[in-house]
Amino acid sequence: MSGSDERPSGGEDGSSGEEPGRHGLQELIAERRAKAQRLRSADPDAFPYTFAGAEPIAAVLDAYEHLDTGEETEDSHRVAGRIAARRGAGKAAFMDLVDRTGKIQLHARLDVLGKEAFEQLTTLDLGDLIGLDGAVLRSRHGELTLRVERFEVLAKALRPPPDKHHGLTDVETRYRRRELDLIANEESRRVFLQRARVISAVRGYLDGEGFVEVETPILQPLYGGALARPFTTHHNALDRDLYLRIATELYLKRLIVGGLERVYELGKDFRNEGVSHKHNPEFTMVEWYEAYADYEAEALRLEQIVAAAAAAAGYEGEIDFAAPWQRIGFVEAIEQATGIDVTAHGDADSLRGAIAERGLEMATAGLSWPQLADDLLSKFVEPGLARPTFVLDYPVALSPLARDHRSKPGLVERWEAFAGGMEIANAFSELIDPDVQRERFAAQHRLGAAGDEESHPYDETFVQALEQGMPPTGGVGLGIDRLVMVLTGRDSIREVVLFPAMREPGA
RNA sequence: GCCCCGUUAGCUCAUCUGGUAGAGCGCCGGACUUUUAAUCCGGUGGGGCGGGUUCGAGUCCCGCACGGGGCACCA
Repeated sequence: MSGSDERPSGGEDGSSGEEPGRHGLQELIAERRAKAQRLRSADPDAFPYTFAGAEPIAAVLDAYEHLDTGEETEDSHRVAGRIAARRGAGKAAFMDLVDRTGKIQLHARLDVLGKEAFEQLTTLDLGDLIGLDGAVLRSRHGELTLRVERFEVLAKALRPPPDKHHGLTDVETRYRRRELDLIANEESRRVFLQRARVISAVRGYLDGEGFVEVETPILQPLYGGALARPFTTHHNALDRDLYLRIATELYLKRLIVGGLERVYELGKDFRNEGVSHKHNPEFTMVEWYEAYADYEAEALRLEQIVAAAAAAAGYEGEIDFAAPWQRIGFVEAIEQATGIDVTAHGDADSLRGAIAERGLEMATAGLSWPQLADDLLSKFVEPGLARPTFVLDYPVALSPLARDHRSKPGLVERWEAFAGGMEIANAFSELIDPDVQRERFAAQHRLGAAGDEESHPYDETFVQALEQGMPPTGGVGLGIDRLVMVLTGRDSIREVVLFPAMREPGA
């Protein structure tokens, strides 16, 4: 990786004309660069390549929690991090040092360090990175502190950090320059640590249940597994268009046909659609498939996996994830929320009439019966589903990859899981009959020919795989970003994606 | 794509009806050997971009860019 000692890294701050020695920011940078040069002049070995043996600050804090106010030790500990604050000067100063685990106070004393080192340490800028050895004490004001015995400047911050007290609140800057957000806002650091723990917990659960983690193509000749518009790209040597996957479903099912029996893939999917507080064009999904299981078995798995993720994230919010979650039928959920029994209005015109009759705020023009029913669910049911809920048994027209319901004609064995007013997962008893699958694809193909850009393309390779014989299978797709949103209490996906998609910066 | 709101110093925020744009932090200089949003004195630095109205625009008008919220779209 790049050394952090030398140049400003050009960066993407929008400004191209960096006139040296001008005003404001440029002046600050020039001052800091001059300081870096002074450090280099004073010490040819300044800015070393390594700083070995540093302990996490949190470990030092924990180990000396018992120390009494005013008590001093001769125990030397080595830490490294970024200077976040400085108080006092004269012949002694205090500084705050931050690493990824926490913050510790440093005490710099002229009589300990000597004139040259003391001046060097106390004239460093906020944002500079240092490593040091220091003796542990608890100050008269009760704060655990390291009395600096020796230190090395590891890197110079040429640009000033955000406000030490108010942090960085401008959301645009927080998203575009996430490194500044992470430097300034501990809360933001915490969210991404929680995200990492959620992902570990999901993998841990599936690994523990005997699932095999696999990697299937991101560049796909034909996209499938969801109803969405893809990103298209082109491979030069093969001279063919390829699509970034919108889902992993079809490849994973081929692995079930291949006999792997329990597989999962956790990774990015890409959908070329609008961005919103719950949609980023690339997002993280885990899909798992399990032979000899149906959608009810997978509902139990989701309850367990989310419980594991919530525990790993240290979830302390108001949602109770304890099993069993609420379960309600698709038809019943709509009827409860709107008073409309969609099965009693079996065609689009009739359903449209019922919607108009109740004065529901919803666009209905040109929509088919299943589209109307789905819109009723997403507009009037989903926002109210704060507690974890399975909505079961969807119309077949919305679900070309799900198996017909064993007892409810016209419906398929499918559930969607909701929490915090948001869909987080989707599952089927998978359709395994190649002839039915072929018909479903043909129906989708007709929709596509009629102009529906999100219809499912016909995938003959997939159907032929089914013709080899696929066991009864349950499959689930769980949206990691949305799960993290729920577990961290964030209301925007941009708060849980490190570098969310944005427009080009303005002038 | 549509509607509403926002954009002032490196960061966080002020700025009555149009009349020379202020503060804190940071940074620079000075004082201070237990401070913690350290304190005290002095200094530094600014109206997103492009037009218009006006004697005069951060402020009023138009356009553009980016962001936020909502709608549309979207699992």
